[in-house]
Amino acid sequence: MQNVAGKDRREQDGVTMAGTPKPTLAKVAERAGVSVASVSRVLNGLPATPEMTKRVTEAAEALSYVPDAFARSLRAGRTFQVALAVADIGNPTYVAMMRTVEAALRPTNYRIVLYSTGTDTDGELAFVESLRSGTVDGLILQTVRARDELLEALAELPMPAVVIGNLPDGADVDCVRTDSGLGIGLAVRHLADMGRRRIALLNGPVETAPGRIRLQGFEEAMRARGCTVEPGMVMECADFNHHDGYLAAAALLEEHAPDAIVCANDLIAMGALRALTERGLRIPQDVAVTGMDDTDLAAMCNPPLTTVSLGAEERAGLAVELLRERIEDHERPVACREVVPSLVVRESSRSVDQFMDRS
Amino acid sequence: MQNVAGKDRREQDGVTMAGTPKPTLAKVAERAGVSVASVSRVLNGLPATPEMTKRVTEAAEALSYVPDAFARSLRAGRTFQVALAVADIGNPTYVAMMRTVEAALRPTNYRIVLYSTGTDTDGELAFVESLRSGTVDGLILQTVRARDELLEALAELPMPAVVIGNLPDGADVDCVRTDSGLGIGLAVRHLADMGRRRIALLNGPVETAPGRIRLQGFEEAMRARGCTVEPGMVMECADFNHHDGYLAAAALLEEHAPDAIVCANDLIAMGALRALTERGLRIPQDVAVTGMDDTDLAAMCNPPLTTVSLGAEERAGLAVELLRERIEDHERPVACREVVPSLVVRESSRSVDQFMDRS
DNA sequence: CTGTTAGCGCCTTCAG
DNA sequence: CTGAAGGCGCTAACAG
Repeated sequence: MQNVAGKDRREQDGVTMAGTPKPTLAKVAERAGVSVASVSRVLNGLPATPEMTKRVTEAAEALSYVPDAFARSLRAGRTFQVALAVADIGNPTYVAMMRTVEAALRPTNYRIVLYSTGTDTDGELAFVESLRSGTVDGLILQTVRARDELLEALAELPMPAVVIGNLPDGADVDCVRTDSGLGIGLAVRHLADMGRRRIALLNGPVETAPGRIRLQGFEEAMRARGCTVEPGMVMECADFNHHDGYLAAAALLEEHAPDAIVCANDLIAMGALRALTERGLRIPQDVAVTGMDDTDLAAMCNPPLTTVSLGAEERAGLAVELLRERIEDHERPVACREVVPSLVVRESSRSVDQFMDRS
Repeated sequence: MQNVAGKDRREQDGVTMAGTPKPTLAKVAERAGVSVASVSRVLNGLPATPEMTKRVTEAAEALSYVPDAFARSLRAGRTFQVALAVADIGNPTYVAMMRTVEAALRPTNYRIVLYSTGTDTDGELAFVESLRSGTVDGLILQTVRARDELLEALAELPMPAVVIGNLPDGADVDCVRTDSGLGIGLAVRHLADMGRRRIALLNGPVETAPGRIRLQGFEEAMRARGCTVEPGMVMECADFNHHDGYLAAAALLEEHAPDAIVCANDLIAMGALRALTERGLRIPQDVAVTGMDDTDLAAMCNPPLTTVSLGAEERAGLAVELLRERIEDHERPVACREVVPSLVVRESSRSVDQFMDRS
């Protein structure tokens, strides 16, 4: 595990691909005929004679010197790197977060070290522990299931961390959360308002935290609206993706005739749209569909998908903010931010009346 | 630009968030009552007495010591980091590449430093130059337009680079390319084979390399099939995205009645699907549609989208391979790999006959 | 087999 | 205002 050392260090190290030797502070000093300390000072903008400044600048320019980031980090105790870890680097929701983090960090010249922890919880743990080697100044971790072990590992880290996800109460870690159960409720209420009664749920696996929370949110909202949750109208997809959503929708339609389908995320919803269309069912006239996450895809669907935004970008932005605050001040008390879900209505759930109005 | 030094280095540096001082080699040596060199050796698996091994291991364990990655890098001259730069971190094609690179690099315990260069070519250049500070051992750069300036900057780098994209002939850089013009030809031929004659093109901006190449490929393929390219049947979207694709398709359908639409990428195609459906046109019975890139989205479309795969994953995989080869051997001659486009047929372009067969 | 020592490249006290 | 020297944490020579 740690025998990764540079045993086979190559002779060519320290030369550009073109063969020029990589300039160092000492080289610049030699060329300028001054001490390394002076070069360092000039290059860092500390006071110096115009003459000195000139000579150093010219020498540095001539050698096209650039300070070595690693040496500087070793010395400064800061790496100017931030780790960003998501479960799945290909999931649109996490892509949106990555994008936001990247944009927020760009002007700060912090680099982003990217990790994909995978769906197994061991991946997360291994990743967090690997950070003990001190490659980053801070960490943003999107997690679907925060075990105690993970929280302990985070506490052991020498650098601050912010978790995007739901933590057990009293966890001693900065976090940004949202309540997707509430979000599902928004969708249910909207559909009920539109006159839909036979509302089905296409959920993800209930052994995941999001799956559990969304199911609960669905049942509560249905109860609150006086709708009954018929057995068989709640299907569990093998995973939160398009294909499994398609399969679950197909199975659902085999046995039942819902007039609305609430999906646990946009990918599942896209599968549902497809399954419905294949059966000649019109959306939303025959069946309304809602997704969740408000990914880019939702607006691109055919028809465009009503969905519940969980503020992925906003959460990512808040995470960056919390992290920066804490990097500045390690002593700041633990903070948690919550983003409230909101409904984004598009074609896939407009009422028939509204639909008529448009034509 | 370089006054990023650790002026405000904090006192808390070197302690975990829990307050424990961060263990160092010297600490372990002290606790074990041996020299730092011995600790280093034991931890790196070099020969040692069982007794020595035991004492060191125990001490390291007790302090839960982890070597500092930066110090090790400084010493070894290797960073165990690879930079991955794409134009747009949110574009599904680049997401697929990122995912592949991540998967390929994970077992090597190389870390990925992620950059989004943006669409402006200056972003790319600035990014490449920033790497001169030596933060990575190698670089994979997806580029849409490789200027000479960029190639020069790459040549100046002290570490190897692999470009994903089309380079001018004779460029002295490893690269992985594909010919999207050929890919468009595949789509045109397929549609013509299906009996479509009035084939339109929804292109991206022609001032981009992909836009230019795809237009050219379209015209050539049409000519080869004896189809005429009617003026007005080639539309240029403002950008390679869904919304602009929708607008362009709408404009196209206002004036013309194509029986097939070739789109410059999957996002544009999704916009086209939507515009067609809104007008009550059936896909593929009335109008066939093809996309390009074979992104995840293509299979999730409604209906599923016929598209041309440019082997994004394969290209990314090859790029990793080339980079690793060159990190092993800086002297290896410049290599280029080419991935040939292939057609992926789905519902959006099946012939009416085929369609009948299914029902 | 183990300990001592000399740097990797940089910044920052301390004298001059 | 400038130069010399020490050390960040680690590894690879060299001695013992």
